[in-house]
Amino acid sequence: MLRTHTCGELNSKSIGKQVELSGWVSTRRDHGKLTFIDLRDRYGITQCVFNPEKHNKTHSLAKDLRSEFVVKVNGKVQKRPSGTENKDIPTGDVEVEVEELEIFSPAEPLPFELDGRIEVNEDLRMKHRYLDLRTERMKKNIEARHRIVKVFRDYFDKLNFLEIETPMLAKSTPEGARDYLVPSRVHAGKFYALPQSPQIYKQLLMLSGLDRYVQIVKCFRDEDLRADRQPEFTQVDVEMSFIEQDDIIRVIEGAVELVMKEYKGLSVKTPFPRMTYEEAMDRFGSDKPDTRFGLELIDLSKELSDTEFNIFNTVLKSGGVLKAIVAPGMGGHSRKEHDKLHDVVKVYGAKGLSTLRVEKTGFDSQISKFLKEKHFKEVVKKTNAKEGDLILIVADKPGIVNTSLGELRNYLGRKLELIDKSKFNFLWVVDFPLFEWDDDDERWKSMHHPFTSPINEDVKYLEKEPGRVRSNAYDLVLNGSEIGGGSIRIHNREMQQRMFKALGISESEAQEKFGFMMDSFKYGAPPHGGIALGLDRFVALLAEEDSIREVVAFPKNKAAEGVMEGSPSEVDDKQLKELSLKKDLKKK
RNA sequence: GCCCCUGUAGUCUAAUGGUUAGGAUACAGCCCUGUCAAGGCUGUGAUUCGGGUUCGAACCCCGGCGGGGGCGCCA
Repeated sequence: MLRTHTCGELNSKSIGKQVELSGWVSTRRDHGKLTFIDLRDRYGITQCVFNPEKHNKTHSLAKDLRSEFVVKVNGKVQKRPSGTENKDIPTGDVEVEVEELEIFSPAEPLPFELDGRIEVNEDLRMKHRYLDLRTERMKKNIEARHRIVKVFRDYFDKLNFLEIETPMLAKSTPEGARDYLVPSRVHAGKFYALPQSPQIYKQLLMLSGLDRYVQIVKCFRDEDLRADRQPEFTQVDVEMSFIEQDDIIRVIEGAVELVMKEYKGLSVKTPFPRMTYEEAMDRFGSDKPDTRFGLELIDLSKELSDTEFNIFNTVLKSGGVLKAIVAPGMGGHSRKEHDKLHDVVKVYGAKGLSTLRVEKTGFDSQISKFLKEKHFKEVVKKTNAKEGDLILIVADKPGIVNTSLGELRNYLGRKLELIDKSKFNFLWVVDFPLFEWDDDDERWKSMHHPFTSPINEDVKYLEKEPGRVRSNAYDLVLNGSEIGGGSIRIHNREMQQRMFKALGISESEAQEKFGFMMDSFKYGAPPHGGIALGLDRFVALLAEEDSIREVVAFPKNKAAEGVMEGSPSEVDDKQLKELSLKKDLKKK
């Protein structure tokens, strides 16, 4: 061993010991005679002192030390002179008086500083991620991730779950996200797909009777990135047999409760509140509402059904709705700030935003000339708005109204500082619709995935009114972020066939793509269901980071590049030839 | 595919049409025996690229390149 102790473990009990420490030179304080270095490793920092009167040769060697040199020191642990202790670090009562110094590796000046005092450009951090990971912030995040994963693993192990690996080289599926493809060398012209999730495999494990499955697993989706979306990400993937929705929910609540306790030291109340999808959309305009603050959406379709404002009337006639949120005290804000609110809703497809300042006897608004006194009274009554508030109305198709106002609500929650950042509000959103209409393809698509079971009492609408069918699907939401989603699956061949039919997947295509799964149902299929938690998002939220890149050791940038190693990269023609591939870089 | 923000020494940041482009930190040199973001003194070092407007551009406009946030997309 090149050390007897780590840099985090010496304390007053170690005084007098001869020790050897290895690590990075975090800082150097040269007083001309006495020289101090803070030696750092994963475990902490220990002050080492070089005294020229006792060890002159070693002291002059220490003159050459610079930040981030990797060294080994050998010396005696001594008590620091009284009054010079450092209470900020656990090793602060002692120091090592260095007798021998070995430099393993010098270091050039770093491209950026590691002390965390200033926020460094992310691109530069990514180019030198190995340096970035030396910072306290990243070390904490990486450790957080490990600890959280370990809590999950231990928890599921105790409950008899088996962790089972499923293939990374899988089969491309037609529905859902774009697949990352891997060309087959042996089968020219054929491709594996990296799994978007182990969905089918874990269901087949249930068919096999393995009963309780968990896997901490990488998944891949070739779609554009966001602060909370990486092309490869990690799921805590769970599947269980002979269970109902409540059972999955209870198991996951237990796991989450434990993570919160072990990692954050917080007791969260279980069971978590539940809300139907319909209620969430209605009240919050979102299927992942942030319940840490109010500002709920209020339907004014009735109250404003007889104004002289043509836009409202046209919208209402064509099946649209009028909804509002009340921004407390924002009536007094500037025109510029009101314009900003327009910009927020525009992004989500709303054509306009009506802003009504509430005054004593009426509205001050660009549309007040279309409103009568009774409108003022009824709107104020319904919304509970006070003088000085700002009522914000979007009139449009229900989907656009909900999304744009829902996002405006989130914007205002932040802007008006209505969010208690110390809160961790978990919420189950249940009874998701089974399908959603796809305007481009002009057909119904699975909201969750095509193996999700419909709620029994809605099965009768499956063929005639697919939009009305609710499903046994549920999402776990934390502070307005979706951190998991799951469902009770179909375990019956006939129902699965009806589902594919409703999705417009032909029998032959279903057979070609999912035949092995359909066949499996012939041989005894248990009722089963599961869930997948987005580990990266969950860890990021708990670590209080805005981007999941901060909790991934080597993430991709916005353009899906690994900027450090330079991926993706060209490959040579020989590799392509072996794979029977040919480049065609013509843009369509 | 689209929208928005952004680019000043190694790093972070100031300068809103006229500055010797300022500061912090890092780096280099000198001084210093109790510091711990050590301190003091001195020094090196910058406007992403191309074009335009202007007497004059870091600053305004157009385009390229780089980075970020978002819409679409993400069952």
